[in-house]
Amino acid sequence: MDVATLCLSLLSLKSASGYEIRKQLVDGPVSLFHGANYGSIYPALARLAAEGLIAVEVHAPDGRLDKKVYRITPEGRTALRRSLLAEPAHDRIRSEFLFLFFFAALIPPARVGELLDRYIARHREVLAMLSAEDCVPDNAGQRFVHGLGLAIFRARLDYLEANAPGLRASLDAEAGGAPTRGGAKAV
Amino acid sequence: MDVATLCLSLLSLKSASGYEIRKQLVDGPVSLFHGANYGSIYPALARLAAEGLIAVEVHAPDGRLDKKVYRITPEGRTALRRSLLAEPAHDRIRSEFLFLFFFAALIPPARVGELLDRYIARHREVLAMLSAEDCVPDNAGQRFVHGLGLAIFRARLDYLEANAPGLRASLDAEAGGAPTRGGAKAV
DNA sequence: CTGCCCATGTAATCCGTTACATGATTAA
DNA sequence: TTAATCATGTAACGGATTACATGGGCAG
Repeated sequence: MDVATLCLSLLSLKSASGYEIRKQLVDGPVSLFHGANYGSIYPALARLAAEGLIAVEVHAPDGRLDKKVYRITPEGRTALRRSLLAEPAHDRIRSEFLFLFFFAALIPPARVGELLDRYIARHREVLAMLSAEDCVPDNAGQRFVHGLGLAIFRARLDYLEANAPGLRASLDAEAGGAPTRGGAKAV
Repeated sequence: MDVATLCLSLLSLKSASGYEIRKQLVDGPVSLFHGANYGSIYPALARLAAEGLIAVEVHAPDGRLDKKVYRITPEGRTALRRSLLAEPAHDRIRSEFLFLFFFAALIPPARVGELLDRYIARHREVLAMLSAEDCVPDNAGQRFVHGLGLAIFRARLDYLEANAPGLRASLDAEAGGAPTRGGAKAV
């Protein structure tokens, strides 16, 4: 899914500036399954505008800095529908945290404990973001994805809270000299 | 997490060839949270060997083709431990499926139905892979991550099975002319 | 005898992140 | 007056995917 399609999709919901699109992609619910930075967004918007798929309107209301608000055009909407027919790739997850936990035996137990704390805190943050008022979906598709996001992070957090103590104990025991056969239980 | 560290980590568990490392990164449990292709693996292995972090042994047993089996060296193990102390980045999920479901209103309902079927089937596949015998973890860290993977995919599949019919119904109803306010319920 | 799996590598290309460059407004 | 937020863009660098090139063994 290229950044241009991503921008077009977001603009199909609501007109916005490059800055606002980027914010949605970092803080908003869409950030759960996609992301992009200025470096890709601005060129993508420029290209879309050149192709006539979006229209620009420059706002500079109260002496404020220039603000280019982009709006999707009918042609843009058509192009978007066509883009969304492409075959989706498999989900791709990159988790350096899980990677480190997988190789926890090679890391000082105290450090693993710190990572666990941060990972759990992060999950709580995402859950809070997803529960915020400005995040309520307004159609069936959005509701479906929002609910799935909530379910996933809830399940992850539950597992982490239930099993982190066991992992800590195993690691400490091994470091202490007495290797144990316990720790995190699968499911 | 660069590919070199990834290879080094895998080799710390078991000696392997580039081909086998790639297979683990595509089919194995590690594929859940990281991946890499030949184009990055072979150069990474060459670099690691040049630095003395891994050693090569060429096997050509029964007239078979050359097979370079890499083994981690003590220096490699030291370097690995140091690498694993780096600050992990946040998890990154790229899901074109969720993206499409989010914008399901712009896609023909029959197509969305097809995507839902494929997405659910994919989740069953991953769950089967994770439950396979050759996937049993052998220490606390691996057990922890394996259990988490299982829990996550279980939760996702449960949600999908519970809410996909609702999404289909909403989409069909809207296409049929009578817009509804129901569909997938958040959690 | 066809197609698939094993097996290693290189090269081109694309894409995205990161850092840089600039600057106004507002709240502490 | 300092930091944060709003705001737009460019350039360089790195990394990853993809395709290409090659070739033997094995099963159907």
